[in-house]
Amino acid sequence: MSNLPDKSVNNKPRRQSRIREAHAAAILRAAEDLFSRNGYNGTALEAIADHANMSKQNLLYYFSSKELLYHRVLENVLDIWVDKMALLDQEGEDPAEMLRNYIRRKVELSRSNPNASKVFAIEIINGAPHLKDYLKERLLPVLEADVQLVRTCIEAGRMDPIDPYHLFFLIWSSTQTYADFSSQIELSLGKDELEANDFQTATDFLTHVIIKGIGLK
Amino acid sequence: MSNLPDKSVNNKPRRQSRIREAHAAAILRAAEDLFSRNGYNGTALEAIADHANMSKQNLLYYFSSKELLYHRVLENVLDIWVDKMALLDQEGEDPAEMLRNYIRRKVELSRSNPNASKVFAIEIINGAPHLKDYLKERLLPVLEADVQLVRTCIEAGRMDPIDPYHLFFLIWSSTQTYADFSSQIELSLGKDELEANDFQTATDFLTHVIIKGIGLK
DNA sequence: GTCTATAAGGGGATAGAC
DNA sequence: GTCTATCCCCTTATAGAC
Repeated sequence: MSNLPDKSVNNKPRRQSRIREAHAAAILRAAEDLFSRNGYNGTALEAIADHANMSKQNLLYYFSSKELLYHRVLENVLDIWVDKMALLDQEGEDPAEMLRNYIRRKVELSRSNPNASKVFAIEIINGAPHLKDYLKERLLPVLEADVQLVRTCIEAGRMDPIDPYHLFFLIWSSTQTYADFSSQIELSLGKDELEANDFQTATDFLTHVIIKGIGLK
Repeated sequence: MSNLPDKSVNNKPRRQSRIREAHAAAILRAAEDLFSRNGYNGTALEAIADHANMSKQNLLYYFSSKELLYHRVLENVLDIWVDKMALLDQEGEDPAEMLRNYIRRKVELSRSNPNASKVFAIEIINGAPHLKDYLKERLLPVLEADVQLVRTCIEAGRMDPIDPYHLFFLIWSSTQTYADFSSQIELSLGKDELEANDFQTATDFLTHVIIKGIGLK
């Protein structure tokens, strides 16, 4: 195993796969960016290729079809998403602190990955045709666990007897809006672009209203 | 003026304009429906025409281009929207009651016009290229008035000193999610379709959390 | 891995008969 | 107002040379 690198003097296989990885990653980034701005049908492969500094034909060498490329983009997005969706990460911690962290992580995700959020949003709005099964497998288990945790808090009298599912719908929508609806928010605030400051205000506002609103003690 | 109807014995002009109105309305409904499911570029004129029971060529007789048709759909949507966005409708009323009504109206709109909400959402996510100017003219004045009203409440010590803009971002996103993200919500609740019951739960939950969360007295 | 060339189909829009 | 026919561009995808 240790002698394998020596076998190919010019390191061809390794260098090639490095090129492949780099180009594939560049294509995925470009695709996410353009799909988020113009949707699936509104984005031509040639535009993605241009954005990734290569020819359309070369792009098709890396991803054999547009559908496949879109699938890969969606999977990337959802993987990032679900990882941040578990409340339970830190067992034994204060419920209020858990929710605060959850909200903070979600707003942070809207700031760092707005394009991913938008691709995801458009897919959901259109009825999640490519994503429904994957959502069932990946999202539902995490959601059920989180809902159960909230129920435990309610039964212990630590928060108001609200509907746990709707609590998560509220958190998802109110945090993701800073990515998905940024153009409307920018317009409303009279800014060309949202700044770190705005995301901090959003986080503070949402944690205040939600924690207080559900009567979390 | 009163003798004009008698001039045309067979009422041709009147009947023709009735057909025109009916067909135009059918096209607009079909277009809203299909744009909400597949976006602008994902929707073929032929599909809209089929949905409205006419040929593509005939559709183009009523709306001379796809762009124009899309504009009309967007205008319809926004007009419905902005009308419901004014908090101030009932001057002198209790602020808590005003906000409750506002939230109730917005959830009701998500229930009655989900397709309109989705068309609007996709347009905003894509940066509102067709809608920015119209939003500035129609939305901003209403928002500014609403924000001012909230500020007055805060200065009177009737609610917590929260950021008024973010309060509206919260209400917009959390109510519209029941239209825009309905596929995800249905999946989460294990239902094929949201029922009146679910919208009532949503309204009750949101009014509880938001009114309590901003410390409205 | 990257290029040129091209097949194959979809979709917006127009022309003109009825 | 509605129909048939047609134009033409755009886009996905493949074939094959280098």
